[in-house]
Amino acid sequence: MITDHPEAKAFILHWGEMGTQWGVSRSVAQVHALLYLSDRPIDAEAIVDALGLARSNVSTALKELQGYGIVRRVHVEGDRRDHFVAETDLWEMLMRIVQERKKREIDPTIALLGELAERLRGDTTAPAQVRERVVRMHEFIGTLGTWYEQVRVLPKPTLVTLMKLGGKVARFIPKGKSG
Amino acid sequence: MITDHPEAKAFILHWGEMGTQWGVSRSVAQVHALLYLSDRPIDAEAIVDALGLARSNVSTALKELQGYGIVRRVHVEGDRRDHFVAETDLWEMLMRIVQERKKREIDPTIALLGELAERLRGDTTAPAQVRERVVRMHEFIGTLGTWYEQVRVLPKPTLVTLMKLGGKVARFIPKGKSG
DNA sequence: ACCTTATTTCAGATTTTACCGAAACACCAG
DNA sequence: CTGGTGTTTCGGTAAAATCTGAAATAAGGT
Repeated sequence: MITDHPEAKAFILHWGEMGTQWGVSRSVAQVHALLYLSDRPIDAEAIVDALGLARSNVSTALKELQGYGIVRRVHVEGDRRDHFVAETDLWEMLMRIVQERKKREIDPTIALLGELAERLRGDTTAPAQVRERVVRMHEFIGTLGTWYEQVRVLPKPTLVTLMKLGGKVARFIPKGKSG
Repeated sequence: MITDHPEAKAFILHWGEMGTQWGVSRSVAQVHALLYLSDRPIDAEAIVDALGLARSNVSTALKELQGYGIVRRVHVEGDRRDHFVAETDLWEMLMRIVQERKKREIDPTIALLGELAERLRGDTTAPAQVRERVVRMHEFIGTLGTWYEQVRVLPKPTLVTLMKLGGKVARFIPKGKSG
């Protein structure tokens, strides 16, 4: 069992703590870490044994991870039980997590800000800077969202190149261009 | 008072909820939202009145926000009380938040992964894929961190241009270049 | 159809976290 | 020293998130 190895165990525990700091429950993050470290599909019962969680909790965690699209169910020959594997391509994993969080939290926020900005246009009693700053926040988050939508569809090699370029990308931008 | 305006109030409440989903307490996020919407420095007592929070809670929230570097204390003429203002440049704000979270959570994670990877090099009993995946995760997060450190020091106009370019940046990257 | 095994659901228990309010302490200016 | 202001600490409490265990449901095999 993977959790017999102290390093693997440490990884899983740390990953769990990370999760709590980023809005994912400890269990979910731990299950993900375990699957990430495994080279073969694992069934729910084995996850229970490895992590010491309740069966129902594992079920919920798996559902959540599948919702993020970073874990999927696979069939294993000669076994009736469902087995699960994690996405091992870390770019893919990151993109999917960001994608889902954008959908769940950012998009509704943009919608709300848009609505507030609209209402403020007709509200003469509201302080000018309130209107202005709500609008600015709306535009800012919108820009980030649009940027992400464009970047995420780039071919992975391009993405890797861009990342490795780091700040040097700036060199290749023609001066004066902005759209 | 800013919170008299329904749109401002809605903004503050939503911002508070957003906070809870991203690992910041509701109070901290609300105080930040209030300061962001204000065009003048606000003292702690006024924040208490506006948001209905305990004085001690506001004090803690302000400290936290100053820790992120997105709120600072200012002196107001003829008033002995401390007043506070929020960063209104959203780029600056985002960069500082990311910077701080990197420092608090990512950097320690990289350190731990590095340590685990090192230990795994000498552990012949550990499954090969465990070693490999811990190493890959270490490298991946390290790459992201390095990328961020480089991007954050770019001049703001450059940053804005890059953002607006979106996926089009890819066009300007010479083929075959990678470092 | 029936028995077996797998999975999900959900009410309640547990744990964690956030928050309040009061008290203690620190600071400064008059 | 005194009064105003600010921070910190901390016990108590409330709220929220998390997890459990049992019961319900679904699926599989014979």
